[in-house]
Amino acid sequence: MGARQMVQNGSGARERPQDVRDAKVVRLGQERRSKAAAGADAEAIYRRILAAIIEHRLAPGRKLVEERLAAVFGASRAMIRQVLARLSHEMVVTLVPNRGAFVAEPTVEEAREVFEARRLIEPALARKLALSATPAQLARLRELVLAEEKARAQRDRQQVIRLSGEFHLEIAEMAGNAILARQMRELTLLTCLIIILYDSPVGRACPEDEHSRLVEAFAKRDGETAAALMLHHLDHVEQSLDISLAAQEDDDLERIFS
Amino acid sequence: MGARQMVQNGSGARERPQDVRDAKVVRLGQERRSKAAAGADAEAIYRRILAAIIEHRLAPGRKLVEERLAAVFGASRAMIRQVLARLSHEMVVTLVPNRGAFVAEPTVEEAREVFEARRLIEPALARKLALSATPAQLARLRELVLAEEKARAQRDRQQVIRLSGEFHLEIAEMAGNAILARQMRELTLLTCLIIILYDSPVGRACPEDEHSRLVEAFAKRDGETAAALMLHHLDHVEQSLDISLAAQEDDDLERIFS
DNA sequence: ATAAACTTTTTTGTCTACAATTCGTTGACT
DNA sequence: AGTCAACGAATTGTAGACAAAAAAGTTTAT
Repeated sequence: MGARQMVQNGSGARERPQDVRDAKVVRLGQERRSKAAAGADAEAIYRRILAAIIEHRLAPGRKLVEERLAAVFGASRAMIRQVLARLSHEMVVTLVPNRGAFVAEPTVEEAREVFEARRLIEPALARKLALSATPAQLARLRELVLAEEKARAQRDRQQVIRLSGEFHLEIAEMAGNAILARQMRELTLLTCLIIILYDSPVGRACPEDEHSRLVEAFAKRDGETAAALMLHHLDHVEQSLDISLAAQEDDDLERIFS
Repeated sequence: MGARQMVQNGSGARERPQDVRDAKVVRLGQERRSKAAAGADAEAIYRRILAAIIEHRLAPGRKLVEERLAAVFGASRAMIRQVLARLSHEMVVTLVPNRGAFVAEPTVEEAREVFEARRLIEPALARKLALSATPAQLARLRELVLAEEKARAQRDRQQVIRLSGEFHLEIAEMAGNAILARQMRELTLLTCLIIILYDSPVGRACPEDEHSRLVEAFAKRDGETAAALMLHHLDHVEQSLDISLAAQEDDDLERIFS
């Protein structure tokens, strides 16, 4: 792993004449944004845009104008461009030549494919984690489940979606395969968009206590049960969406008149 | 990825007055410069660098100096930068801040992870394709197998590796799940690098006629056999590598002195 | 009044110049 | 002689300027 994990950030505090004020902020990177428009490095901007998409403050289809974003974040357009390119590689943003960047709108077909992929991968990860989960990891998962239940109790749908995604992603990362975790990250991000787009009834996403039952299976070292629960859970989530009969929206126009 | 294929569709249904006039202007931008070195657009440069890596003309660990590449391709550094960013997202190139871009050197750990991922995904794809393969698809696969056998007969190891990767990727694309195909693309590219790095005996990669037996299973619509063959095949390939006991090279330094 | 042609404005794409960083080398000091 | 610091060459990182394209708005002719 040597070189790979240093890819991010680096480039500590650099001071440009007019930016002396936020030079200190840069170092922290993580979640720091004291001023309205302070975070000047790519990683921070990336995270903030991604968070806005996941939390549905930027709706699917929304156009992302480079200069506007640059102004908001106090960054150059070049940097925004870099971030948008990364988001588009992760399929969270769609880049259309000469037109710009848009928050992705996964089609129903893509939605099916995402769930098919997850059904292949996640039960296996659950089985694996069940055999290796440490108490600390279990605690972390329980914490996430708790936060999710709390958000659900408060009818905070966006937080439920976000936390649910985080739960699945955390499992993937704990399972000890960085490559698969990376792919699961893409899939959970896409799933967030899919749920936003296609989940009509309120708060049905990732229903009831399936997450906590999964954690119990981990605690009991019961790999098979964990895998089975995960599979069922994914089916459940997929079936709770309006995909089966769903409207295709825009694309239909072309299919209808042919 | 998504960018290319959406150039047309999107809002194509709506008619804009100027469309006809602009359409021909757009075309000009494409092939402005047709000199010898003229890739000139990002896609072409991307493909050429990727091909060079897959065919081992650029060895793992090789540094990719931006200005040098810009000169070679008659492009600007900015464009090279764009391409390198894309390659790094695909994990074929490692980007180290302030140091530059290097052809990726997957670790043994990553190699194991890649094969674990493939074992989850590819048997399922094989099973699926067996039930849906058209004659044309089978013909295409046989063609690839033939080309590979020919390359093997000529002891052209690089072509064998490349064609073998293409075979697996073609299966993934035929299986009809674009998301999984995309992920398999990454995994096969990484596998190419892994084989280059860790395959000591000559031409052992993707051994014998396993590919052609797989195609036969497809032809017989025998999903279970196809899945089983694929799984066996992957194990076979992995075990033919020097991974099990392999030297860890550079990374060891950090682990050894800790 | 409508629709095409022209103009203006907004937005994206690309290039070039400059600032910052790294790494190798030289030179001074102990 | 050996160590360390400072310089210098090579390379990457970033911003800002300019050109090309799309979108919006305006005029003109039928």
